[in-house]
Amino acid sequence: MQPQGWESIRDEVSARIRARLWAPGDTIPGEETLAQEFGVARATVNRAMRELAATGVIERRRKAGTRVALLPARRALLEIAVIRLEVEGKGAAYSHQVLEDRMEAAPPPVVARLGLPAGTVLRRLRTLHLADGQPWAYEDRWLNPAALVGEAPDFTQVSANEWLVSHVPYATGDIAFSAEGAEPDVAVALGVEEGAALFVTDRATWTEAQPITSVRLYHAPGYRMRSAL
Amino acid sequence: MQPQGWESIRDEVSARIRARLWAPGDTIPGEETLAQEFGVARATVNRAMRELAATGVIERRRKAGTRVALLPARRALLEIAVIRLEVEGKGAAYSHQVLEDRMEAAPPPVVARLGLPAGTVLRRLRTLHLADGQPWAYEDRWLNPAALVGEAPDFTQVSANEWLVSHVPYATGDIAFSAEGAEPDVAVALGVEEGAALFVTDRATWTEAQPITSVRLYHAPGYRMRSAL
DNA sequence: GAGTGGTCTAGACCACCAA
DNA sequence: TGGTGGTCTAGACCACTCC
Repeated sequence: MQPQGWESIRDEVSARIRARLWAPGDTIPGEETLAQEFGVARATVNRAMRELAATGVIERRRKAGTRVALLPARRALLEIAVIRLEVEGKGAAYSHQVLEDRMEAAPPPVVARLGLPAGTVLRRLRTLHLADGQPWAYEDRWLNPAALVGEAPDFTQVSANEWLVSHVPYATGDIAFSAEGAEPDVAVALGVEEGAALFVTDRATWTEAQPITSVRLYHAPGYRMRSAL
Repeated sequence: MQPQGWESIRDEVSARIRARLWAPGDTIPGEETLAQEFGVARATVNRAMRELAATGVIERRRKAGTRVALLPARRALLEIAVIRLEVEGKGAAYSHQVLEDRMEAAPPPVVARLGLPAGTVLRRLRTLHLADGQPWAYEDRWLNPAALVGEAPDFTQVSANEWLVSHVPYATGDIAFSAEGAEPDVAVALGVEEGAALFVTDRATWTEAQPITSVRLYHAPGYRMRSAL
């Protein structure tokens, strides 16, 4: 079954590019021209081309027109789900243990990342996430108590991860991925050898007004993050 | 400066959700209603809502209407650039060395991933990518010669990575990220200790007709992949 | 069955920017 | 400064899916 409407135009343009009918660097016909060729309104062509531009296949500029990208920087969409759903999606039973929950002066990297004054005291939560009772990820979180607007949730019931997502909507954030050797405390918590290669996720989030949290997740060995390309 | 047009509507709806005027799980007003409230055409509201749905903030279904997502699975857009541009973007000079280039029977994991018969002979390329002369990434690539349509490029001049991107447009692919301890040959090439934690990228790409390549990239220690959230 | 979002149209105005 | 994409409108029909 062929797609219809704007998707068929997106696919046709994409096919012509793959077939090198329109080669990298070429300027391709304008929206008005394509609209006539395909017998649709210009808005329909625009919708299709906007999709292709979003995936990096073409580059568009007013007046200059639309060009086939020379070195298309492919864009992949990552789904960052709540850990419980991620585990349950694997068909495993989720549970978690709070290893530590206390106020503590945040170290320089954390306050720097969140844009807080040095020595700020934050709530530190260390949590172990489990899948079918096996360690899945070790979480080291610094939480700005001022962002919790008077609520004092019990994170032994609902993980901080999940509680924040559904109770403290945020405006902006950034995320970074890296590989690190397991430090002693992480190794103990995850039950791996010291120095074992772990996939690490670093995330920081803010509302308009203030920082919310900075969290580092050490995933158990074997963890893979996948995406379509 | 406030955004105008559909972006202002996207931001206003987003703000109402963050302010919990519309709480997670709530059904929010329909497009027609919002169009009247904001004094715009329904298509403009639709554009704004489509954007919010794409980032996972809201969920939309015909007839059921639009709801604020309960556990928003945040979506992050990853830019997968050609390695040369990634290195040059850091302000470093890029170079690469081809360590190996020969025909070889692909091992089971590779043929399985590409969907080829066991024992298929592919072109194997091992390449070291350098930034300012320092190892940046070690690449282990299996290339389907049938996908090269009679061309026999010299990968000592242009890296296989870059040549493929600009000469063999592909239709689909997938990508996965993980952390692995450096195996002996990788450790030697990158100049790190055996077992050092490395960030690994696995990618496989296909045209409609056939598989193109399967490639594994071992990034030098300290590599971070970042994205806005 | 009926209400909602998904899409298309024909036309228009505008912002941007290469020439 | 003119051509191109970016956006908006008012209206319409349709597809999906909850009731």
